[in-house]
Amino acid sequence: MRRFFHPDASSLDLPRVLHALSDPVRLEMVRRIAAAGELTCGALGEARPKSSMSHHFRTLREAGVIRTRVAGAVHLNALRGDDLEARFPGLLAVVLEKS
Amino acid sequence: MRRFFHPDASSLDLPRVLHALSDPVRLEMVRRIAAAGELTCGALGEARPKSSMSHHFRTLREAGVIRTRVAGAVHLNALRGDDLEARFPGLLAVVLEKS
DNA sequence: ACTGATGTTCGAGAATTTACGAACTATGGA
DNA sequence: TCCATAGTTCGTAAATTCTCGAACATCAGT
Repeated sequence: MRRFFHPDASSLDLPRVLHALSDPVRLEMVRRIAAAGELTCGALGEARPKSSMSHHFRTLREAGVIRTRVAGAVHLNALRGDDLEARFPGLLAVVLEKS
Repeated sequence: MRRFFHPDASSLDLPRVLHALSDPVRLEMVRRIAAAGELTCGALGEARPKSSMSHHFRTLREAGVIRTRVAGAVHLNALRGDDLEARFPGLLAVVLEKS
């Protein structure tokens, strides 16, 4: 069973989180994950190669923006909404705002 | 008289703004500008070469985070608080929060 | 006009990030 | 066990970004 690194809530770093969110592809991923609650990698990777998507998932995961859990053969990704809200109140609302 | 490019409020781009804020040096610059209201470039550039600071000022300026006005021999930098708040409500509060 | 102070621009090198194919791992089902 | 599916990791090439020195421009004061 594969294991991923997830920073714990208290060590979330603002520049790192902002950088993770500053890529248009990742921003869109985050919005769709937020809207769906939980999404497999495949559900987001229609347009790009899997290895590219995997890179973006990793960036989001290691910044603490999403949490990835293994469910059988698929990986389910969810926003770390509570952790983000606790550490950077209001950030998620800004990012999820459809402008 | 030198003229700078400042994007107008309506064309502020979230990924671009987030990227501008995702650098620790620039994040600190923004916080100090916000605290002071308006600051010269020199007031922020004690530690790094002027050309490096100028690059960061430009990045912030062209993302629409700060506005630079020329006042005699110095450049005064201020946060574009109203524009940012209008376009991305709550973002500034998150960024200026001293965690 | 000369000088000092303030910043920008230019150019180049180093570091980081992005993108993507290929090989690999793990899981569930036939 | 064999096979297809899901996704990661590796290696590499291209694009961005960061950093900084050097040269340049502008302004204030003398």
